[in-house]
Amino acid sequence: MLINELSKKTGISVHTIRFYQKSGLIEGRHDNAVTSNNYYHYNDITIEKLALISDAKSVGFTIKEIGQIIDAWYNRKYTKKQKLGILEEKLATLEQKMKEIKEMKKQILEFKEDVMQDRC
Amino acid sequence: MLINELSKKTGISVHTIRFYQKSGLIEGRHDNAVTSNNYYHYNDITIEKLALISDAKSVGFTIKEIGQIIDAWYNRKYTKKQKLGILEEKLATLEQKMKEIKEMKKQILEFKEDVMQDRC
DNA sequence: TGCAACAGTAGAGTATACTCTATACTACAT
DNA sequence: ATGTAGTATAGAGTATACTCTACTGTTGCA
Repeated sequence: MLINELSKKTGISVHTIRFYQKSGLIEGRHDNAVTSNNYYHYNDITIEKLALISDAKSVGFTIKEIGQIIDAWYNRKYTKKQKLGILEEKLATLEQKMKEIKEMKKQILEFKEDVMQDRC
Repeated sequence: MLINELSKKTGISVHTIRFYQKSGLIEGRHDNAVTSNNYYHYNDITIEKLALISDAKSVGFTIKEIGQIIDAWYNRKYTKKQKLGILEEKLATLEQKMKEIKEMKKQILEFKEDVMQDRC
């Protein structure tokens, strides 16, 4: 599929998809059979990757970190051990984030209590 | 206390503290008894606020959102009902983030499983 | 064949959150 | 008195992650 279809299927703008491609998160392929244009073609893996990017972004991972996650799964540039290391590291980050969110929640609940009791 | 002491007590740079002040998150007070300078003085509440800012930042709240949280607790510019509304909204955001992190965790665990089983 | 819709690249612009520089004044120990 | 360290303000610079503009070329349908 071409970029417009990919955009429609993922809900991510053409501009942003091109930005992700330039950032190395996804890649398109030129069809060797076609010489009249240099259009990129994308497959379903790209859709999966874009979904992952959206999710990872919303939990606070940067483009760089998301690139690592993608490479640890879809790519051959790491050894098995390295891949597991990267994924473990990301899991630890998530655990940390989870802890922080729980603490923040507690804090806001306290604020709420204070407001309800007219203590501020 | 002056800004340098505040910086040392919170671990936040003088520059960043000034940036937060300019952004309306914290405020210092000029000592009316002193006319020879225009140094700002800070109290322990400011330390509390800076700790809150650090925590809120790390869970992904923006400066604007943090400003709302601080105003909903320390300020008089909202009614009780408005304050509770803001805090409820932030709690909902946190719940959402929590859910997303759990999903991301699940996803990465699956990736890990794939790597371990040599499925990629 | 004409033309609207789509594709590509390069590079400028925007928003957020700092971070640093320049400049000038103040405080305090020696 | 003087030098070093601290303080204030204004504004420039940086990094991240888009977002948009300009321009050029391609496709496909009437």
